[in-house]
Amino acid sequence: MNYSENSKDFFQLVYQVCREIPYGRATSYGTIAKYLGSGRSSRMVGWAMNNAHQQNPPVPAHRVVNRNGQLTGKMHFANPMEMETLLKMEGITVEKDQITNFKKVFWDPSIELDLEA
DNA sequence: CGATTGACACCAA
DNA sequence: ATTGGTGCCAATC
Repeated sequence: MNYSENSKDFFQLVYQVCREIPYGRATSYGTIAKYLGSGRSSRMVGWAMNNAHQQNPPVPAHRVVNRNGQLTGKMHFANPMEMETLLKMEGITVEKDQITNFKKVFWDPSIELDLEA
């Protein structure tokens, strides 16, 4: 598929960025929103995630958390506990639904995302 | 078309 | 530091 269809939908853009999140990393809604140029439209990112489950390929929404590194959307997963499990499985420390080493696993698309020049 | 919602973020008290 | 309220943008009812 043409990845150049970035002007398709705001959602698709969010999904793509989420899929680009490397293993063992996580980012926040605001960061993604900002990367997309929306800045404070962090809510839209979460809104987009609502459909993430019906996207194909599926979006690793478990790597997307709020600015606090808190798993706010884990309840939206088929199995809430799966979100924590996935994060822990990737080496991310999760305690009380919050990423303790969020600062370490934090991933910034505008920095580490290589869009193949 | 108008009002409400939403997996957030930021500012003020 | 913690809690509460407001702001943003788009989608859904």
